[in-house]
Amino acid sequence: MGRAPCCDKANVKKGPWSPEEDAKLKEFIEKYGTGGNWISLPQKAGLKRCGKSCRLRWLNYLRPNIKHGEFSDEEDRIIWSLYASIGSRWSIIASRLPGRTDNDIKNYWNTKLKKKIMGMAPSQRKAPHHQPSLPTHLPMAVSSPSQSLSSSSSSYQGSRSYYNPSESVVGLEPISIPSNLLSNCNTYTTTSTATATTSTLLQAQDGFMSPMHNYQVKEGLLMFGGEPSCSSSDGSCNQISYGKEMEYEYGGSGGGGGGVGNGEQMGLESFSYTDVFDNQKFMIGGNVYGGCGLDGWTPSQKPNDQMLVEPPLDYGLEEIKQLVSSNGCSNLWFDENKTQGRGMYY
DNA sequence: AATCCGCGCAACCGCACTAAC
DNA sequence: CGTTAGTGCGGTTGCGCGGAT
Repeated sequence: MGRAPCCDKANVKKGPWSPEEDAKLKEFIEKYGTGGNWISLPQKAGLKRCGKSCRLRWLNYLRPNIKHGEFSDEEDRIIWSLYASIGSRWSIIASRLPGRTDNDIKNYWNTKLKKKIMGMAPSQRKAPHHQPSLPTHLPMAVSSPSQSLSSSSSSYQGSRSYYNPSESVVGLEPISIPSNLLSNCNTYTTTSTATATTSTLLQAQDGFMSPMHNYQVKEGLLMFGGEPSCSSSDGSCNQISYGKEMEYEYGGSGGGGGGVGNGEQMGLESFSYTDVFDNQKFMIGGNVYGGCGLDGWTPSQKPNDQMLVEPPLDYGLEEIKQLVSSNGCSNLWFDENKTQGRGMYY
């Protein structure tokens, strides 16, 4: 059974928005808000538009603090590094770029940045100065609380992607993300084996802070820094407007606890973290030390809901070019066929 | 000056997900 | 617990504009 249309297609206007429509929508929302119901909003606002269209227009164009125009080099780096890390999860990428929408980033990537990267000659690269930084014994699981992996475990296994340092490209310029864009602090110390592991990981970065590892180990506590931002083509404002949350979980139990606030601290034994991503749950380690990854999950951990990946912390241009030029492979570290749907990447 | 062509961007489409009933 | 309406997201489309011919 197909889904019912969200609106009466015959009676709604399509195409570019007029200044009058923009003004109407803006005025209405500023006055009354969305009321949590986009479907009925156009009628209330006196617009002959689909609610979806209104939402899109508002979130991508009319809402305050939208940044348009040229992307900076720093933004470029963030985009391509995140793309290599998580693929075309534009909303997640956008969440790291304040004022940018995922539609903007998607367009920018497709029309400019991709070509820019592909056009970069290897000679432009700097000398290597890093080693693969994610320890082999620290698998990272990325899971979705709601992903529906209908496929069998073998399919799931097939989707696993382990980061193999021996195969990583050494000699390519790492893509550094300015930590001030990604994190609120950059200090850490270690007090435990677990933290030492993470710390090693971080120290190996030599100043690099992965977008996917936007946290610090501080006084035995793992800290995450997140930068509030809004995003999404349909414009989900990841943490501000919609209160969507992300959980990071640590430890094999997979349980975690309730989320904590952005930038708060938590013990390493078991924690979860609430951050800026939409319902993103990142789990560090099914078996942190054993490195057995998936095999470390117990049935209660919903293995079908877990996907183990080992996102690299930085990427060379060649890696990204490879990524860009390969067909159907959205990134280096995830299910190349996206067979599991979006949830696979969450 | 007219036409063609490529590019950039806004908007749409359809599917997945979620919460409410 | 199943159904359904609403929302979120990523991929795709198509229009407008500017440069080339």
